[in-house]
Amino acid sequence: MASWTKEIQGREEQRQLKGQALLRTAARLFNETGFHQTTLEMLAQRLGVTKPTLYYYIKNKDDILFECNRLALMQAQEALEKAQAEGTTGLEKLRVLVTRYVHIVTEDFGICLILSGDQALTQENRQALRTFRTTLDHTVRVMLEEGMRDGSIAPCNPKMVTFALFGAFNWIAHWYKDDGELKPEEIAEHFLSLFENGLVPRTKS
Amino acid sequence: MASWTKEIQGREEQRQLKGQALLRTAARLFNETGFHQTTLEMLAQRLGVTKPTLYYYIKNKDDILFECNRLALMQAQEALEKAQAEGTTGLEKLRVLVTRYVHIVTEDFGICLILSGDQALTQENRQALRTFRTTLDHTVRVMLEEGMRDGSIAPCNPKMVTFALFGAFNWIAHWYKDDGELKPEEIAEHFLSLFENGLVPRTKS
DNA sequence: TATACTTGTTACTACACAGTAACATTGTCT
DNA sequence: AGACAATGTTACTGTGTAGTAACAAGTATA
Repeated sequence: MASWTKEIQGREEQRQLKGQALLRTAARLFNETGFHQTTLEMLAQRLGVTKPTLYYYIKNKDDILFECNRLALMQAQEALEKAQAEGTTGLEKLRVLVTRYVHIVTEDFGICLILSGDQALTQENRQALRTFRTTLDHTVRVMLEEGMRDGSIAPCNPKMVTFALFGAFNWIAHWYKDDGELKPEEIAEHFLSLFENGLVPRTKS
Repeated sequence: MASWTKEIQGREEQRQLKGQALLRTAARLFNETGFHQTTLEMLAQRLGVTKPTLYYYIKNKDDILFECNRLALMQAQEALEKAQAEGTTGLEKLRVLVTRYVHIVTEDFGICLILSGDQALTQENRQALRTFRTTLDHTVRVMLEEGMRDGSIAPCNPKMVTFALFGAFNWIAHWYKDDGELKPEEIAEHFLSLFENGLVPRTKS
């Protein structure tokens, strides 16, 4: 047995670790090469195994992409809950959410979620993930509305602003480089500053 | 000869019209179904022709995607030049650019450009389009810098803001529906208002 | 140490689909 | 009319790759 993962451990544990390694590697590969360009042979090779072995851990190729997307959306879900819990005003909640969200979209699964797009998913899988996406979207809108009520956010069209926010933040997955100068925290700060203050100079208050 | 396109005309003209119809239809199909999921058979069927006929107008499948992308980038190029010519301050140039850009990313080729991503393009084709993309990016940065100098734009990190802007605007391609309530002009206005003023309420000047 | 389960391999099948060859029809120009 | 080019069709080839069958070896447990 080639040792995919580092040390000796219980069987069930070993299996789980291998499953995770498979998904991580797959996500990386998808992000480098694209889902359709990535063959299971490539994935197997990078894991140091042969193709049929993969099927011991996964149902099929589509399932890999599905799992990667699901994992990313779970992380987003968590970020959402944390934001709801920690923030007081609408704007503060948004700040918390956004700061964590940047970490998600600069990480393997998050990048995969965004770059692959849902075109690649099967009908059922797409449907299965739809709930996550819509609640994510909906919650941000609610945060904005809350902010408008509590005065932390200026009057705006929440639907529109949500689109703009997700656009800007999701797009990070397209240009972010792990070895680049920009760290996720800095990106979050710059983006927040822009969205909070706007481009037009503010008169001293 | 099945009449792809409406009326009787000169041969060369007819040929060009068919070429355009092919690309348009292809772009629509790619946007609905995804590049890899779209077969040439599907494209041929929608055009009311058989598959081999397509090869009379195009080199291969990759070439179709390349042309769609190229056309969209050409439009962006034009928008850029118009903005440079019409705007006076940095902010005004940005306004002009952005307003036109929304039209591009809500139209078949523009949507195709963004949804397909460059993963699907061949190495050479991707390289061939890189110039367009980089000048687009670069020009926006220059506009921002100009705006900072002329005072129309508050101090900011141009690189970062460019990313945020392209993110928000490119993302429109993901959610825009031609038959929806929102018209491109309204989207442009809302987005501009957000990016200019920011989310935090401004004190009356 | 025998037995059964887990994990992996080699060798293969199935199939979708891009691209081509050879043939048919229509239109244009002298 | 006759010739030649443009446009299209039917029938086929080739290839890449997802997924499977059958077999092998390692590992835990009685």
